[in-house]
Order: sequence, then structure tokens, then C-alpha cells
Amino acid sequence: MERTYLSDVKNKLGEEIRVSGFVENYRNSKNMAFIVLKDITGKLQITVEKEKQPELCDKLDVITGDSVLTVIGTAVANDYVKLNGYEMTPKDIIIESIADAIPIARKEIPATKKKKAVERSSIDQRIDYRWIDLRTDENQLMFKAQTTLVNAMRQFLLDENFLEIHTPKLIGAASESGSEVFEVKYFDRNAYLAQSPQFYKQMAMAAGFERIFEVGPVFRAEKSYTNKHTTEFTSFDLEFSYIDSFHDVMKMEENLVTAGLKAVKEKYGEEIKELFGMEVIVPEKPFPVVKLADLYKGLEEEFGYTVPEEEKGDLTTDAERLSYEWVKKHYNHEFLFVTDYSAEKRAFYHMRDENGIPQGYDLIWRGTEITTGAQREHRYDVLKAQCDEKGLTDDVKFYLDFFKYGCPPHGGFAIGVDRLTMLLVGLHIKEAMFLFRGPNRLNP
RNA sequence: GGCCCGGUGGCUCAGCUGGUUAGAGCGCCGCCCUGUCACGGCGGAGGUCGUCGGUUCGAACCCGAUCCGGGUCGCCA
Repeated sequence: MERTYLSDVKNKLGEEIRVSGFVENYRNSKNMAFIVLKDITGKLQITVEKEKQPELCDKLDVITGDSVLTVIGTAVANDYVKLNGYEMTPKDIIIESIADAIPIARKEIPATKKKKAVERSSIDQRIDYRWIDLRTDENQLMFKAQTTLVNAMRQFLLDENFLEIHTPKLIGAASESGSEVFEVKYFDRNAYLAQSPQFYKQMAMAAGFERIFEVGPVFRAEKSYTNKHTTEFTSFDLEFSYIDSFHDVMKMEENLVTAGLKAVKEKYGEEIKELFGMEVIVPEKPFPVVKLADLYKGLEEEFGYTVPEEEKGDLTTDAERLSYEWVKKHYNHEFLFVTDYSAEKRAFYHMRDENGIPQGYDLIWRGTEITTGAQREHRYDVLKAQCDEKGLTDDVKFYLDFFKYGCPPHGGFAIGVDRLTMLLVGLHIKEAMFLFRGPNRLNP
């Protein structure tokens, strides 16, 4: 008999069906036993009247919470049952796997008159047993939403004639600026883990691919201890040619992000609101844009925030957070493009205008940076000069060559997928990743 | 790297100015309970109080060292 998903049981009431899943809750009393079974689509109560089915009793005595069962039986409507209003009477129960006592507290249990509250285990404790933690409704919803989000963004780009490429993650030279890279053994020499597909995206432009994207892992050997950094994450990168300015890049990004959020809202908006208390808002276009200096001016006037002089060329974490208040107030919007950063703070490959202002931007969503984008400098001589200025020419010689034999004007950006997900459901990065990687976390 | 915080049963915590058998709730095990649905009731097992050293008649508690972990800032996606 073919397996029926639990979300589909309501369409098969009265029929004999076969279902499988984890035991989410279990109560076994003298005459009755109740099993709440959960699979990726839903839940179902299995009810056993022991007198009528003595042959099942031995099995019922060994079942524990989080065990995996397959149950064959018939589901029928019954007002007794709070869960869905129907329950299944089993004909047979197949024990696929018995679970030991669960070593983490996945849910907070509020205090009652008699009992103290039980706090949920800390995220670090839960990551030790992440596969068990991931069984919760919240976590599974989060990854369903992420799948929908990334899929909608990918589909948007395919419709825009982008090619999907896959660039190497093992690279021969520590690339791009001073950002730290991981060194790995590579036969009799060293290699590095790619910190970004940046150079290869641009190589694709020089190859005449015109429009490309890549969704893949990137590695950062930075000892960052924050709620939004990790040493390995998934980057949604794209690059495209024949742009007139970085405003074309921003336009592409707002269309991309809007398409993604629209799909998520349609499919999971209500569940996300219910389980995470977060509203999925499809943003209005165009997104608000502000120059960095103007934003700081506004934050000072309206929120009394003063940026330290040495930080003025960049956005501080406090300012980033406050910018959410600012953009809500002025534009009733969750997204904010910030432009006109200082050249020292930006990568050498960003194009600059005649005043030396980088032709790029950051995109801030709900007070957290999710993207850096820019028009790239495609003119070999200018690029080489900017490279010299940062003292990187020797390191990136191979990259400079990409621009020597013809290269269209182009630009692009990268979105951190994990950050997108974490902001979507209002969590920290550790909670939002399938498996977090940080300076102190390499397992499981 | 800076600043701050924490390591007590499987989990979450309490443990006053050092005082003798270290507590609770959840979980677990056993028994009881025709319908539960955060079920309920009774009983039980389970802890070298991160580690090492010191002070003291006496240390989970005070002191020193050390290890491990967490939060946050910087860096960025």
C-alpha cells in the first residue's frame, strides 16, 4: 500500500491507508493509547482501544516519544479529537525505530500553579542535537519558506535570461581584499576556500555570458561573534553586463527580492505569522535610497545618534539597526538602499565616479545588511590603478587579466541566503541555518 | 582582538553573609488511570557542583590559576 502524507488523510477518511512519521506525543494508559504522529506535511492522532486490539499492546509498551512508526488503519472523523477533528484506528503498527529519551528541550513550557516553567534549551545546546531540533514545526516551516524563496528568485532570473554557473570553491590564491580566508592542504601546496565567487562572476562577464547567477557556499575566516555572522554560508550571487550604472543593479535586486517575498507570502505567509509572529510584506517598488552621509544626518537629527568620526565612511551596527526605524518612519518600508560609502571602505573593483565615490550600495532589510552591490570597474587601466592603491596587484594578477582582452561594463551583487531567512522569520543566524558554522562550532 | 556573562543530575534552573544526608520542575523508569490531547495521580533511579591548587575545623559558595562555553562590538552576506 502506498504511503499517504498526513496532510492528505482528511481526503481519505473511511479508507484503509498507510501513514508514517515521528511520534510527537504519546500517552499510554490502561485502556487507551494515543499517539500523535507527525510527518513533514502534518499531524494525525492514532487512537487505540486496547480491549479491542490486544495484539497491539506489546508494541504500545515499547513506543517512546520521537520514535518512528508506520501505521496502517482507517481514519474517521471524531469530535473527541482536538487535533484536526479526526483520528486513525490502527489495524497494524510497524515500529521502524525506537528513540531514546530526547536530550534537549525543544519547546518552552510555561509555569503553572504547581509546576515551574521549563525554558527551551539554549540554541547551542540544541545545535549539538540539531537533527532532533529540526523536527519542530517552526524549523521545518523555516526551510520550506527558504526553499520557496530561493526557488522564486532562481525562477525570476531564469525568466530574465540568466545562466546559472558553478565556480570553484578551492582557489589557488587568497583573493579579494584583506578579508581572511581558510587555508587548506592541496597536495604539496596550499589552497584556499573561496571567500566569494566575485572574481569568477566577473570572468563570466569577460567570457560574454552577459547574465549569470550562482547559489553556493562561501567561507570567511573571520572570528566574528554576532547574531548574523558565520564562517560558512550560502551566497546568492549574480552579475550582469551592459548596465548604465549601479542603479540598474539596484533595480534588478529589488525585482528579485520582491519576486521571492511574493512567493513566500502566498505560500507560507499565514503560517509564518502564526509560528513566528512575523508578517511577510511584499515590498513596494522602487525601494527607498539614501546616501550614507544623509542617513547619518537623519539619524542624528531624529534619533540623537552620532557616529564616531572614524566610522563615518561605513555603516555601524547601531546605525544599521536605527536605519530600520528611519526608513519605516520616512517611507513606511522595510528595505533601504544606502549609497555613497567612502572608497577606503569599499572593494577595489567597485567603479568610482569622477569624485572618487564608489558606484555601489548596501541593501538593508529590517535593520540588517543583506547585500553589497556595485557597478564594477571594467576598464583595465583604471582597475589596475585602484588595485595598486590598495596594494593588491601582485595577489590578483590573474584577475586583472580578465579585463585585458575585452570586457563589457557590468555590475552585480550578492545576497546572504541565511540572513534572508533569519530576517524573514525574525531569528538569529544560528537558529536560521541548517547547521551553523562559527569560530567555536565545527560540529555536528 | 575589546568589553560583559556563565559552567550544579539527560534538560531548565534554585542554592541567603561557607555549616554537615546538594533541592525543584521537566524528562526517564515502575505502578495506577476508557478518550487523552501541555492528560492526571503515587513512587523511584539519577549529581566526584568544569578542572587543579589554596584559605578554613568545614568549600557548590571565598581566593588564585586553568579549561570550556555564551552575549556583544569591530569585520561582512
